[in-house]
Amino acid sequence: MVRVRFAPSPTGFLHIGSARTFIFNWLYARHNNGTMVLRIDDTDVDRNTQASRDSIFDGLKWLDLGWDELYHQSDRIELHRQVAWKIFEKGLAYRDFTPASAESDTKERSGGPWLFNPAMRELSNEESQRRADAGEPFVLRFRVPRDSSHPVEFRDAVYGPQSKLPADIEDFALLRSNGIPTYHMASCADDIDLNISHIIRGQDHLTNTFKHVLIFEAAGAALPIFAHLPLLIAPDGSKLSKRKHGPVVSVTTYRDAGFLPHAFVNFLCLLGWSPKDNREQMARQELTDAFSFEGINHSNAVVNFTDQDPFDPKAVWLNAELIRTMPVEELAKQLLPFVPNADPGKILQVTPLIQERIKLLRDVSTAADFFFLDELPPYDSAELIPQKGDAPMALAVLERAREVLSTVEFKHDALDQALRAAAQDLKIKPGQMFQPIRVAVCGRKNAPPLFETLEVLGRETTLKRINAALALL
RNA sequence: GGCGCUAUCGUCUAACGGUUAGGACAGAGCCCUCUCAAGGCUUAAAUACGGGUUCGAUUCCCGUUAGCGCUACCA
Repeated sequence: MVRVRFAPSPTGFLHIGSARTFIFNWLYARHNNGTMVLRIDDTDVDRNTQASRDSIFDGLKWLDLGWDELYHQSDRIELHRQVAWKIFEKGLAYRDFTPASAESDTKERSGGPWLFNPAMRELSNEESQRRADAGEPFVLRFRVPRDSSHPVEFRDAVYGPQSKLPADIEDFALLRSNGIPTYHMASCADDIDLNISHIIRGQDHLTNTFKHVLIFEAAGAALPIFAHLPLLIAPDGSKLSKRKHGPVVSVTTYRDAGFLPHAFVNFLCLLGWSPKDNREQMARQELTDAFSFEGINHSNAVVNFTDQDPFDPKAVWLNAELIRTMPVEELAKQLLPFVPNADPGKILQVTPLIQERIKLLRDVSTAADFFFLDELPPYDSAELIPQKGDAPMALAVLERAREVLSTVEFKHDALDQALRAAAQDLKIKPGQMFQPIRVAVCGRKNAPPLFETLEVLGRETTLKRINAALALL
């Protein structure tokens, strides 16, 4: 039975790297008909915030993938303590009474890493108990074997066999002096208790895993499968951080810019994983079917953003493709929040005209603004002058257009015929006829096709705007 | 410093010893066209470096270099 977990700590907003870890866990669970556990790792009480909790849930809900079980680590501290003390009773952990303030001095490294404080590690049971009874604070440390040259080993499902000498692992803490379990302790105790079968997480935990293997073994638990994921990094090779890279690393930034959840999911899947058959645009089910650890590669992936553009071009392309291929009604619905105060019926009319012209949902506000405005914002009257034409030509075109458009039926074919005929009368090219009209009604040169646009705008608005344009000439 | 992981076009990636090193995005050009898009076609662009092993290395081994991670009573 496959049971995976995603275990964010609520100390910041939902990071896109975390989102990817969540997605890969989800895909693995669904691929194997397993269970997806969401566990909030909130043992660091000082750093947790409600805002962060909200950000994580908002982000995960937006991804629209869901989860099967939810736990809060802070509810389970007693369990973690029990496991820690069980390890202590086996003699595999000891009390370290070194005050936190004195530690930095002791740990001054001279060449190698700090491993342990011999005085504390070798403290007799009686002495240890006596000082604890006297109320002296201590941290509980794991007693990493020092008499053995056998490496700690595990097989990573992505990176293959891993091993590390005990001599390179320090006596890490299990319980802090305030009695709260450390991340390593809480995480392992929960993974054991929740019967997690596969731990899929960022590669930043790869070397931590040796400690976890030690804890699992000390607790007498079977090892889960570990699968580590390459990290997401910035174009300069540094790791993504809020301080350095700003909102580009937050899931909500993508949501607010008008990414479709699935486009975002699809994009993230392509960073560090490949179906190996050249597919890129993949539906949720295709991703689920194709997902495997074999497809995960070993090197970090760059999220290709710049100062000018916060979004990776491939993410934008994926989003644009999805927008283009989705049903008009569905797109219109998605567009709703990006056109405040607009009539939904109007949006539905406009949607087909902009469907293949927008890349992000928010683009609707610039691509279709003139449909929703009562009055056009000011534009340069020079724009009204057609290619290879002059002001008198623009004037003639608009005057003629006013005439034609006051009687013609406002339907695509009729408009097409009437306006082309008018161009012929004026002995100008169709394009020269259309451009002044387009600028007059849209307020700019680049816009959706003219006849469809006029049809949506209607006779009244069209004539009003042509008159306004005429006044400019 | 120690330990670990990694290294193919600008970016994401494919090629599990033999390919003209493939695809995608972004870029350039052309076509289509009422503008903008969309679409079609074409094009430029990579195996970090040095040693091995092998008839033959992108691929296996070693070294160098570079990047990243861990080295907390953070997660």
